[in-house]
Amino acid sequence: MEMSHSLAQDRLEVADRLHSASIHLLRHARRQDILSGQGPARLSALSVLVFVGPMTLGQLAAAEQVKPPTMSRIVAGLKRSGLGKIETDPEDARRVQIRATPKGERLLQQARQRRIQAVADVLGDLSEEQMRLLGEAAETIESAVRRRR
Amino acid sequence: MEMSHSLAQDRLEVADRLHSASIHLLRHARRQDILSGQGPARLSALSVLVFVGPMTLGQLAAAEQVKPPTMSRIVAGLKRSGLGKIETDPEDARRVQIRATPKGERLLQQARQRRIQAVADVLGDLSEEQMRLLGEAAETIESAVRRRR
DNA sequence: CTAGTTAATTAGCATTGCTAATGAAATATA
DNA sequence: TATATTTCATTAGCAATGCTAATTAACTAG
Repeated sequence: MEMSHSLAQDRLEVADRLHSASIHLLRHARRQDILSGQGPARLSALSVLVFVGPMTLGQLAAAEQVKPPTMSRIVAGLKRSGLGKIETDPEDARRVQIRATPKGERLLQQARQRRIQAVADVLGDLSEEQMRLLGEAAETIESAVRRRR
Repeated sequence: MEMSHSLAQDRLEVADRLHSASIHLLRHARRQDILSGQGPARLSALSVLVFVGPMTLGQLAAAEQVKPPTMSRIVAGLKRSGLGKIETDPEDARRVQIRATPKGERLLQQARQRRIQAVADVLGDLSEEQMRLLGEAAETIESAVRRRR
């Protein structure tokens, strides 16, 4: 019997390794973003707009976990770059609806493909079996995160 | 036979899911960092100093993938907070050796534990079998990243 | 010894985070 | 209805973090 490790300890060890692996993996992905000419906050907000759809500034701020004044400026930047569009809500004139422009969609998809290709490159020489393992792991992580949201 | 997916396509799909899962996982971890009272760049630089050891400003900048002027300011911040110490290199007076102070080590270890605990919390209700899977996945990712560095 | 190279810093810009204060619109209440 | 409160977004101002260009200091080569 293994007595030197408690179950809780094992969980912390796995959490530690997964935390570290995620950081190192994303470091490669993030490097590609320079090519888009946009900062990380704008790309991330644009990603929400593209994959979730148009929403108010407050909703976008909540989705990105930043305060409204911060998102107000990020959105202003997206508009300045022609990547986002601001429309007033006819239901409630206080609200503003933010949406990605076609240009914004194109830019985001390109940035996204560069990121994913970078991750794929890192995983380049792994076996089929290892790729299956990683695919399952990704699913497991996503479902765990969804439960905690 | 499955004809609609090439192997390369499968790899991109796994890369995509892993990329997404990593982002969502780290989002939980990152939220804990506010409690340390330090910004992300300082915490990350401090982490290198603690886990790799003292090094010159240029080496630290390279490790963190930022330019020297940026690291110069981050180190100034660490010093101001009493988390880092700057010593001149007796071999070469142009160089400065940066090291974490005991206070810096303590702060980093606390921040790190909070992060890892947050990840562990997300993984809280996974089975033993799933945890084993994630542990293996983390190892696989780390070894792949190491080969590309 | 002078010229070139290297290491770090300073100066100045843009982005991105915050809080506090303000403005504008909707909602609740007297 | 009129006023008070609440809600949504923006503005102003601060700090941190990224960059490039220019500077300073120190080492190295010729």
